[in-house]
Amino acid sequence: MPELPEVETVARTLRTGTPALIGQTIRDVLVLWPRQVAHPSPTAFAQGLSGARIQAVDRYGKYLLIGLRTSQGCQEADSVLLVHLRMSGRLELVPEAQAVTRHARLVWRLDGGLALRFEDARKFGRAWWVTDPAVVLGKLGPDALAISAEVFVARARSRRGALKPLLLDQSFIAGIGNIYADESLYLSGLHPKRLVATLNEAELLRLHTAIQYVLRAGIAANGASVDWVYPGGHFQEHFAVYGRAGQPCHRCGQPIQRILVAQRSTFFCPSCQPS
DNA sequence: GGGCATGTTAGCAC
DNA sequence: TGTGCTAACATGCC
Repeated sequence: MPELPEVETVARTLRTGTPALIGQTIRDVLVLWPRQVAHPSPTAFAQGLSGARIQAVDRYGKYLLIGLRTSQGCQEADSVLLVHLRMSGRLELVPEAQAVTRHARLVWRLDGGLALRFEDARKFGRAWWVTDPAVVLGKLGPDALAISAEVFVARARSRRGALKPLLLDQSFIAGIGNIYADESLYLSGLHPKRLVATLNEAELLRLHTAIQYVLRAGIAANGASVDWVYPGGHFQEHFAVYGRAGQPCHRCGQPIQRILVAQRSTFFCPSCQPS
């Protein structure tokens, strides 16, 4: 579930929550699901991160970036821990004694009694330890919350196909998933199957504005909790279309429809979002 | 027990 | 080359 607003909420909690993650030093790393989760390899991951000091917590698209500094003698080196939560990942700072749970996949034990835990029931989540984040983030488009209207319009102009798959394409813009794509399209009055090439500049600008609005509203609500996976947010109380098939549109009263677009559940109002 | 799920990617067809 | 379809990843929930 985690899309940009949920990941931003996690980043914000880790960055400014109590107790603080920034300033902590990683003592060692437990890789509890060695098969796929830790890159470049479980061994390199655990060795490279041990002894590192946490300097910063950031987000790009749906990725969390934890900035690190490693000291070896008088030499200092910067590196980055990247985490993608995929479908069911959770990243939390917990007391070390409670760190290893049934679905814990990675545990960074910190000096001073705390641990950073990556839990992931579905095992789709991934983490990377890299010197250059571009190794992982290189194919992504601009962050959906940072992209300007001008750049958004220019990038859309060079693309074909339907609107919704474009919004979900992380190489076009990074951070939007199924929920915020549907909410953005509703707010801009655009049909999810509308061909990008048929949009005029005013429509593209409206879509850009809607994306910014919906993502910021999601962040203000601490994200959306649509099932057991991501707790704490309440943006689901403000959904206009997502998950509301058969219920009346708040604007016109017509029932919200569910269709498949690019094999994904897609909710829209046939009256407010005409094809 | 079958069908569904929020994300990403490889492989393949057009 | 770009677009999009399918399957795969692995599990839990209803």
